[in-house]
Amino acid sequence: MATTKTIKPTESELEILQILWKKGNASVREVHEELLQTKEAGYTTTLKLMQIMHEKGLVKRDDSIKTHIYQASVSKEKTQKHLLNKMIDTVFGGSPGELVMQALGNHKASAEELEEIQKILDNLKKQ
Amino acid sequence: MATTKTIKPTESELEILQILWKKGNASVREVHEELLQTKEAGYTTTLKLMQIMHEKGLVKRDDSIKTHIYQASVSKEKTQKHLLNKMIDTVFGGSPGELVMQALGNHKASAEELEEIQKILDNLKKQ
DNA sequence: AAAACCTTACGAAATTTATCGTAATTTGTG
DNA sequence: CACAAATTACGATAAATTTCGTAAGGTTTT
Repeated sequence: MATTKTIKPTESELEILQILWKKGNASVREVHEELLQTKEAGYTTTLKLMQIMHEKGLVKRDDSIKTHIYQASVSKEKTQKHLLNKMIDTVFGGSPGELVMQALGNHKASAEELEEIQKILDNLKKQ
Repeated sequence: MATTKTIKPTESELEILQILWKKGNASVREVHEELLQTKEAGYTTTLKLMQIMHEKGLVKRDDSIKTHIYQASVSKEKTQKHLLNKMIDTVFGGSPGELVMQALGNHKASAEELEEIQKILDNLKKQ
């Protein structure tokens, strides 16, 4: 396979990515405000993190204007998939089923989600 | 709530925990041998890690004998649950259903596991 | 235009995690 | 008993992550 970059955002980077995934694009200020809802942080800390993420290629930015506008450059789905794989490996001994069972057992999913899951399950069973 | 200890093993610690969960109890040497199957590591590195895990309370040990025998002191289920919660939070924007769907969609589960999951699903739907 | 404000860049410190070398101690063998 | 082998303890280093202060420059307000 070609130069497959390893996507491995850190904890803090993931928090920022989630905000960008939700907002589409945002300034450092906007991301920072959002972060404050959840945690303590100084503005320059958020700024620095986003600059580093830019160096790493995790985000793109438009710096043609004074207030740079950022945007995630890794897809939500790919990142989720990648981290899920890792977790199945390091926490669930390689068994995806075990993970699903734990997740279903310990959390409430909405009725819609349950239906969604049922569909996927039906499909898998057919094969 | 009372002094709730935060279970947050690092990557390396998880590798060791998995081995201990499987073996029940083991010496540093045994854990190390097992680790070598997967990765490079010096013996003292493994030792040090396990000592730190002991300080943190992640493992118990019998050091009444020369070769100390270690044992996980955090349960597999609780740890999995805890890390799953964290992941749902930081990667799946709080939606367990999204996680389950990703997991089912991207991995093969055995027929038995699928049945297991179906049962859980049926139960959830009833409520 | 001066003052207040906002934003970026940059460097440095603090923390956490991982790695390993060395010394001391114990156990087992010849 | 003396030597070799195995094991623990401990400290030091390295690398990655997180945090923030300060400087520099642009923008807005008065």
